[in-house]
Amino acid sequence: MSLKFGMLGLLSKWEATGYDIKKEFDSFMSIFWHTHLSQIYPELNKLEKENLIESRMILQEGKPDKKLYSITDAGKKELSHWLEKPPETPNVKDSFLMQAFFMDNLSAKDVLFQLKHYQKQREARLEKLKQTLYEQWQQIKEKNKLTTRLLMSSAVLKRGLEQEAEYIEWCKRTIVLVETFEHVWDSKLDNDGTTTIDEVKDIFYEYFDIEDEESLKN
Amino acid sequence: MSLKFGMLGLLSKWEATGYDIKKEFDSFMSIFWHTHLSQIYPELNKLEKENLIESRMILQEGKPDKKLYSITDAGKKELSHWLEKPPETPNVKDSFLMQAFFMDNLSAKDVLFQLKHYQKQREARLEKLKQTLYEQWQQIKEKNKLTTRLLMSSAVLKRGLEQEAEYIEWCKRTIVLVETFEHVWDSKLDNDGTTTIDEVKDIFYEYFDIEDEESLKN
DNA sequence: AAATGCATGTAATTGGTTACATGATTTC
DNA sequence: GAAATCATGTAACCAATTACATGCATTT
Repeated sequence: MSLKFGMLGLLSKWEATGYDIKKEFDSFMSIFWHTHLSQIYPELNKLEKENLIESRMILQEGKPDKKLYSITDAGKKELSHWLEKPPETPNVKDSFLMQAFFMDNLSAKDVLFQLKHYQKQREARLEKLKQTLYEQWQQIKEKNKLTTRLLMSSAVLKRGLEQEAEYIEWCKRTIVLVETFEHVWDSKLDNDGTTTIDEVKDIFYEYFDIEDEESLKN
Repeated sequence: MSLKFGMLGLLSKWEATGYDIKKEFDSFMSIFWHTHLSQIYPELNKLEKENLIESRMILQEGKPDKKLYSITDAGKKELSHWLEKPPETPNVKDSFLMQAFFMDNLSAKDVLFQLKHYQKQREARLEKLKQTLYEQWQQIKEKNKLTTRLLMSSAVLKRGLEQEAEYIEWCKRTIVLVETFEHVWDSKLDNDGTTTIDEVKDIFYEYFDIEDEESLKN
């Protein structure tokens, strides 16, 4: 359902082609959604049939002709209605965390490799977003005005930046945690892969940012 | 693809029924995945046909009979292979952030309502996870040993707790941000919904945690 | 010569959600 | 008396991914 409103939302700001829409999803909107051209084009046709958007052909030279879409009044109404609806309960899907959850099946070496690999991927994402923040700020300065549009998109960008930064920090801390236990980890077969808590309590409390036993209860 | 490995992963620890698996997805694993019984049962049949899992019937009194599944050697191999594969590039889907991105179409009052509503949902999730952390800790203490299993699941739990806490903080800060501009927001029609940057630079820098212009460039 | 960008699509398949169907037992 | 728990499934539908298909212009 969200793709529909993502597209209507974009078309409520600018006229765009399917190709343009895809580029937005690949840049700024990658913070919260992703999609494929093969999903966008049929969806555009569907929305046009429902009279939520309309299109006109733009003939071009040297480039293929294109279909410019714009939102209709019915489309604007549909979008507003969605924006006013209570937000859906978040249903997370994070395949890396699922992998991590079962990584006790791997050697410490392999776990560290996976964590470092993933950290790099997140760092690449963060760099891309920082670039976007810089461009966003140039835009605000250039226009010398702050619109509600720029305010909300900045807030979303902030969330994206934060999320990446914190995931990276978690990777770093978890790498340290696994390294701390590396010697015990791989002697799994010898001692059943276990360590008594007295040995590890402090490390664990630090990792979890826990001060005392009592603070856990609420 | 992840559901398959989530199920294989679970069955690599314990024998379980489809119903048991669903309960895991609804509790701890809700940090990173969600699914439905109507997806689990066909998937179990598929995995059994592929000889990755096998089942035996348990006849019960007072309760319906059940099918207990366990992983096969082929299943364990398949799981290990997946765990060793380089993690997929994260493809986020966050319908609330999409909504937020287009909320300049709403009144400040409505935006605040949505942010507060969502904050509460995240707070509820956080409470549930804190409860899980407490239970997890009791488990470690009871057994008086830390297994690699408990180490990795704790790390994932930590990521879940963090993520919720930080989303809540973002909601709070964004509520303050919108409140700061509430008077300008709703006079949209009068002054085109704009404010010059000189008026807002400090507020923005604080929100973004930016010290100076230069630090933006990298 | 090969890859990328521009531009639009279809087809096949897999993944995910909602609704439907059953039925005993236990808890509120 | 109603709702929740235990337990397993099917059917219909919608969403998403991957592969296929075309073709010119520009960049590497």
